Amino acid sequence: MQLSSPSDATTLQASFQALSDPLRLQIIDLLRTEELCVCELGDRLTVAQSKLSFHLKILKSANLILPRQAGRWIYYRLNLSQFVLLEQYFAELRRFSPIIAARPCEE
Amino acid sequence: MQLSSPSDATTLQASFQALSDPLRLQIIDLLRTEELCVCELGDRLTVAQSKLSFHLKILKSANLILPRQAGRWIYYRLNLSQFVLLEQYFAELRRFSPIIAARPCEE
DNA sequence: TGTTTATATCAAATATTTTTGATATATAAT
DNA sequence: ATTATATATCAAAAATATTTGATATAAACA
Repeated sequence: MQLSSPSDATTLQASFQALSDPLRLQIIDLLRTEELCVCELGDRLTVAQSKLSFHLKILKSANLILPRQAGRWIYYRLNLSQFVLLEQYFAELRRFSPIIAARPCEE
Repeated sequence: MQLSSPSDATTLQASFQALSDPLRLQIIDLLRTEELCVCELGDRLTVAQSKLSFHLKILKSANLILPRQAGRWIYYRLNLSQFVLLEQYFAELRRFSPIIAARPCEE
């Protein structure tokens, strides 16, 4: 794929890693249709506060969610542009897909 | 997203986890256009044999690659249908995206 | 049959990630 | 100013994942 910026291998890896945890996938799911504050996420997921904070940080570092502060609350929402990049990665993968038949390994 | 089979949360998580490693992303990249045997992958990636085997197993368990045995060689290729599922996950995510504005948390 | 070759598996060592509980920070309310 | 609340950070413990080297398996060949 000639991986190159901005969806270079490192960025992809970080995104996939961020998505590789059940709690984080749940968070993504909750943010699918609406922006939510940490407290609301905490209520819905019934998970320790520091734990939630840890996972939000990973999603944020991977550019998958964006914070917005309002008073003491911090609201998170999906960062759609990053999801578009990921979708494109798969679209590209398929574009180049197995057209060429396997060559036998030479003995 | 009402995650449900076959791209349920567990399946997604396993796929993303499989994609969350640099070597495994390299393997996917090499298999993008052609089926390759393990020995060829080993040559191109210059990585210990048992290590490669370990990573192939993870990709295989996640349904991202498919093996084909031919004599003593085992050829791997991408499992496009799984990549289609992943692409659809992102497509779906975007379909439902942030339409609804944040409600302030009640104090 | 015995040997070589391709790949997989296993167990131990190492590295990374996640969880937990405690503490810090910062905003807002009294 | 003091207190309460929302969230983040930190360090230690626990859990998982990865690497490494040795060994196993199974196909092909001599």
